[in-house]
Amino acid sequence: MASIKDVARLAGVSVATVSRAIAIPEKVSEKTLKKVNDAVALSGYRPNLLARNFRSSRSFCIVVMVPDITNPFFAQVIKTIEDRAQQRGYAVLLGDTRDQNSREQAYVERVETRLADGLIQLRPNEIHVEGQPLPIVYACGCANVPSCSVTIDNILAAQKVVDYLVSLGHTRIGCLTGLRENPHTIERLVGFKRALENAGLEYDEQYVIEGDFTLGSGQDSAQQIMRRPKPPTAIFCMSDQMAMGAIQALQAQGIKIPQQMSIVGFDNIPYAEFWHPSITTVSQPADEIGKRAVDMLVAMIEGQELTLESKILPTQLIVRDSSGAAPKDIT
Amino acid sequence: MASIKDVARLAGVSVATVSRAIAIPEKVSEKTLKKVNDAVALSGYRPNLLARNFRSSRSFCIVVMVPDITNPFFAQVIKTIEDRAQQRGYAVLLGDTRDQNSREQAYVERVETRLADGLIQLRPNEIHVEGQPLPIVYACGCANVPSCSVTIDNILAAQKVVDYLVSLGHTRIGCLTGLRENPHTIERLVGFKRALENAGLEYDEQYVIEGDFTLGSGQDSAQQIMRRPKPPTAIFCMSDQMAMGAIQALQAQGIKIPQQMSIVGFDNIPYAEFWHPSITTVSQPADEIGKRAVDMLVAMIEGQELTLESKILPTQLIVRDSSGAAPKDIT
DNA sequence: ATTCCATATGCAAACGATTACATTTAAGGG
DNA sequence: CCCTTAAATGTAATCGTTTGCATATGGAAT
Repeated sequence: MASIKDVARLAGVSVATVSRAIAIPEKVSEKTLKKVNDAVALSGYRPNLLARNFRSSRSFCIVVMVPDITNPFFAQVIKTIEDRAQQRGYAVLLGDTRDQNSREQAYVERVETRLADGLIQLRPNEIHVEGQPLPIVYACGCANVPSCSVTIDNILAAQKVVDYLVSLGHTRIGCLTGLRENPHTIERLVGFKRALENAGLEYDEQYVIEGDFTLGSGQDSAQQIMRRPKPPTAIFCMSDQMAMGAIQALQAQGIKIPQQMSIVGFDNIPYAEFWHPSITTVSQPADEIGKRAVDMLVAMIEGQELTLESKILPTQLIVRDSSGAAPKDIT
Repeated sequence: MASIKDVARLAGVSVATVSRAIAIPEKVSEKTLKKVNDAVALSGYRPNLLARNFRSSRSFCIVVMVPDITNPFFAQVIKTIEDRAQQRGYAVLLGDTRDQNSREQAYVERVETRLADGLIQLRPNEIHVEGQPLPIVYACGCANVPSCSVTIDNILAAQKVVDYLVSLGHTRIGCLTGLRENPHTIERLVGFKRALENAGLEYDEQYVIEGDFTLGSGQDSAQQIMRRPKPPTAIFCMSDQMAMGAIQALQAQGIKIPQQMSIVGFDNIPYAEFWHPSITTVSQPADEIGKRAVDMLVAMIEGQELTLESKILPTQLIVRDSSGAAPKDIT
């Protein structure tokens, strides 16, 4: 492996000159530049960026922690993050933490030990760091994190979509949630309750089923909710994947959607539009979230000071074919 | 930022002792160990792994290049890779290259410049490296790459699924491909042709439409193929996403699937099972591919020699509801 | 030809860890 | 209590860059 020393020897100049010839060629005479370039070509020299990063104490690498990369919503956010980070000169270290704190810890340590310059947390949970505070941006998180964040108003978004169900005449509305302690679950449940309250409807725990945002849990929970003495006429699913699962499971039981049951999702993943029927949902601005998260993080890393900027982006209700008026024959 | 020197000073020992107290505590007296541990705790010392990696010339980082992380198949492979790499002590740098050589180049350079120890290529294309050969494993690629690889037999897999369509009585079979020059497209097209040949059917270019593996291109291509004077009665789609798009577009035109048209996909992504109708497809062993790719790469990195092992994993035809007997009323 | 200044180059320290080798300390046996 | 030996610790080199400072070079002005 040729190092800068080899190039220097080959070119008959000092290592400092080689370093400059590469970094600031205009500061080096034409003659030397040529000698150096020839030596580089001859030796197949590639700078050891491990050494450069070590010297500059910067890794030009950011960690992105995500609970599940196979969730299309997160995949989209990460795609945007990768693109933006690349533009800004950073590489992306992928941390699929599977909602496990121990896995998160390992990635946080990469920042503490300088292997990464900062971190974007896509999981809504707060990160516990002892010692020096780190450059962290919470994206797709919740409203009250004590750090830089870019997110949506989960309460409002949930309320909006449930308001919509109410406006269609539904009075028994079910809810498929994520894990009970998940901040998204908690906030969206607040919005759910608020919408019911505004409509003068009673909140009934039997219509709230805990899932984990996956398609499979949507199927299970939908089946479970149908076993209630008086099943709901509409279901608010806290992710599109759960909505997809719910639709699939209910259709398998011969239930017509939206005639007998309205289903709404959350996220607006690409498949929601093409599912059968297409899924009414709340759209999250994945690209905008990703882009802003990177910009915020880079600003913190390069500005040397941790800011507390917190940006809340708008969501949009997208009405499609999985929701409709409440059936008349049921009280 | 406390360094090992600060700890040494605080503990009243040399830096070497601190280093040893941390790396090989049993080689250090109990008394010193305590002093060092106290000093570490007091100073909030975290080792600078940039320095360690620099010294050892290892980054414990591997690059994974993928054409599109939002493709559920690739997302699954990457999830497995991340998990396995983590177990083996490596972090994963995500390179979403969007099928662009220039983006790939940037990631290959990270390996050349020691910022990563090796690379897993998920895009089927070959990587051009000048100079020193690098530790590279081709996964999800094609049969004839000149390096370590773990893949499936695309020709055989395509042939198998088209054989199956033939066995259902279909005689006019369409094909939605990826980009024409994509190696997957090329190999699967060979399998497609071979199946037709075996069945004594003629290969007709008008039934082969170029797409790009995405859902959207599946919609477009399906509509296009229906404008042919004599549309096919079955379509082989080279990805499940295209199959999903094709099904959606054809249903929108009122075409019944599988009664009037059989659709088969490729990959067996999670959604294929729950689409409406569920999609007949060829399953690729995503987890096995990911795991083996990491193991091969780590073996190369740590074994210091580039091997040429090439593993071909079996695929499986999965028959679901999107395919059926050829309609009788059409010749 | 001499002086002056800008430009180009070289020297050597620094970054923070690891580790071969040298040295000190402690323990055990006579 | 001394000698031997093993264990513990310290010293200093090393990894490949970058960069402040010193020095050398060359061209223009006098």
